[in-house]
Amino acid sequence: MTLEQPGRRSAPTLEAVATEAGVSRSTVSRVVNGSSQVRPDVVTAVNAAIAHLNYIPNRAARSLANSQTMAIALVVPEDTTRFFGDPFFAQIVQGIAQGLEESDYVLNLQLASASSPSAKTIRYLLGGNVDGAIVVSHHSGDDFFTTLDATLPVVFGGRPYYPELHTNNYVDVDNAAGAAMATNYLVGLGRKRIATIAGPANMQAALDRSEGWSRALRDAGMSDDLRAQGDFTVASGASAMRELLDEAPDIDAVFVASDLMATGAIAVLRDRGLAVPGDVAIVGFDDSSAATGGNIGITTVHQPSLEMGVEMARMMLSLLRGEPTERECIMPTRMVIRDSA
Amino acid sequence: MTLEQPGRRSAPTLEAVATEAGVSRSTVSRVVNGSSQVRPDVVTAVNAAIAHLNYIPNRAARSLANSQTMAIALVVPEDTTRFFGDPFFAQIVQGIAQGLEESDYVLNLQLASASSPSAKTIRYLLGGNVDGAIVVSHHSGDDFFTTLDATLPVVFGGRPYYPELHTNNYVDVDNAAGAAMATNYLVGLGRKRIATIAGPANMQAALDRSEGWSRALRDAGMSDDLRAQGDFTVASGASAMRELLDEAPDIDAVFVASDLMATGAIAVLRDRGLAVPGDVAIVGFDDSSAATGGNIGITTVHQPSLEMGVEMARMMLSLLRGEPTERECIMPTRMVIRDSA
DNA sequence: CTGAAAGCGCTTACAG
DNA sequence: CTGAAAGCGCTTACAG
Repeated sequence: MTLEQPGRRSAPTLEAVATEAGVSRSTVSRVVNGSSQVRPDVVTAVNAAIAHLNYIPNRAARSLANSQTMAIALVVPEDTTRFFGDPFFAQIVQGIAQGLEESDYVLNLQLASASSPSAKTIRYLLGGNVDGAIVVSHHSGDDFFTTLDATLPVVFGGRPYYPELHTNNYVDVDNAAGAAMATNYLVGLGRKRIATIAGPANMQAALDRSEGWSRALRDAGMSDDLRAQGDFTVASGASAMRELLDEAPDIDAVFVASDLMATGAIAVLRDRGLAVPGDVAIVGFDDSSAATGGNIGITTVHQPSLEMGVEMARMMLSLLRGEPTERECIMPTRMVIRDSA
Repeated sequence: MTLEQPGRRSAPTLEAVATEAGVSRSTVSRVVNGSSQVRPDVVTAVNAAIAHLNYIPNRAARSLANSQTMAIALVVPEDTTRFFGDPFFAQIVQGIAQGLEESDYVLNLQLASASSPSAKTIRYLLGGNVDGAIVVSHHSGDDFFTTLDATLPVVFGGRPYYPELHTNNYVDVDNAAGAAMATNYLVGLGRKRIATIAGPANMQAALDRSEGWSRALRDAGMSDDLRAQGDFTVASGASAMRELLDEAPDIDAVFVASDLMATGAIAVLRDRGLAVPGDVAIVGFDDSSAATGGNIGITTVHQPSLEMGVEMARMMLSLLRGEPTERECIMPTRMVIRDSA
């Protein structure tokens, strides 16, 4: 039974462990950090003391001594509602957390109300408070990340917009190829008037998907004139669908750049009495839970979102270890055929 | 022009500021921490030096010296997909971030894959790595939070389940009253067979809403036998609606315990050719973006989710300052009438 | 393989 | 109102 101070008991320190194990603090430190230079029986003794005292290293002291924070920023330069509203991001974030689970790193959430990080976030990131930053959902028109990238290891979810980045670490899928695959599928179904509902023009993935759709159509000798734009929300998918229908009532297929927008589009179609896929076939993108949550399963382009998150974490971890890493990780997509096309 | 070391320039320290301002480190520290015990002209000089050198205090050193981490954990003991999928939580989190914006605290994200925190999270929280924890979406069946609550200031989003908590800080709405209000509204509309789609039985808010529905019905001399259960997801709302319809085809109204579930229920209704609100009136709960995203605006019980998040942050901040705070903050709900009832 | 000692960048009594 | 000095709990050359 150990004597305790009255009131708040203070956590055991390295010193306490050293005393208990009968070694120096240096040695305990080595054991804690997994050095191979310690005699096995000493390791055992130290570990026993650690377990006995329930010792947990003090992060602040550690950080101060070796100037590593063991924290990674999760930067979300995006309207929170949109970010949280999209199941695709849910998967990405879950993957990141999962990929970091085995490490000692923790995630610092840096939310923005708009598409640019707040002053507080900037100060925080540049102030040496994290060892790296993972940026999800970035947009053009914000050059802060070029600065950040010169200061810290940064990993982007999705190919970043900025050509002037020093490094350029990201994980993504081949969005253009995925979109082309979806469009070709529609062409193969015999559809003649294939529209697209694109994502916002300040996001690279949206641009690439639009480009893939367009290319596939031209390759098939078809016109790529039917294009409406959304912003990856359900509501924007709905209004884009309305636009499209008003403009060209003979539409018989739509490649929609995200499943979430596809659910909005499908609702409008049903509302107007058009059958899916009978009258209008729909192919989405993501294969998120939005594709299976509704009344009709959405045929879509699958991206391995959870794995992408895991990969982002892994990439960050190897940057942090100073290991040589390929900067770009392009993961595979595939068609998932359900009911909507 | 300052001389710089070759290679990575190291951040300026207190020492550097002190030298530049011609005072001691103690004085600079006092200025940085806003002490009123410093002569105004000295304050000015120090601030000038700080600005000039672009000094940012080192968090680790600060933490080590005063054993405050300036970090707050955001604990999400919930399946990530469900958490991220619900716009209600988006608002809560945004509110929390907003409430913390002006403070020096940062948010550490602690995600769980299940409804209990991971070993890493537990170790982290108990290891003195944060000054407090904000727990959103907690469930019964996990007694970790009773332990945590004895160690750290904890604020819950929603009244917690555990009677054995030492403190009991939370912000919530009166869920039972809100549900009763919704049900009464339906009664007032002349509806005769009013069902409910409840939330999961391990969440207090779900229980309270179910109770409110039940009470209102009994008060009106009506039967409260039509009850199906979901888990706050769209899909579960849909299948609960199907159950209800199969069980009692004469249903003419449903109080659904969340807007997200209501969208699922409405989709099923339309699918079966039933008009909303003509055949079946629907009232949801939350007034999240799910209530307005679909084809039909959902009549719902509004809870001030953003403000609730802000309030959670504020409560945490005053706990951290050691200020006397009321433990419970019950915010108002109100009916928002749209199209579905 | 191990320990003594310096140092990381702050804060905070304490003395003046 | 201000400064010298000790201390927060680690890590890491350095010497042995």
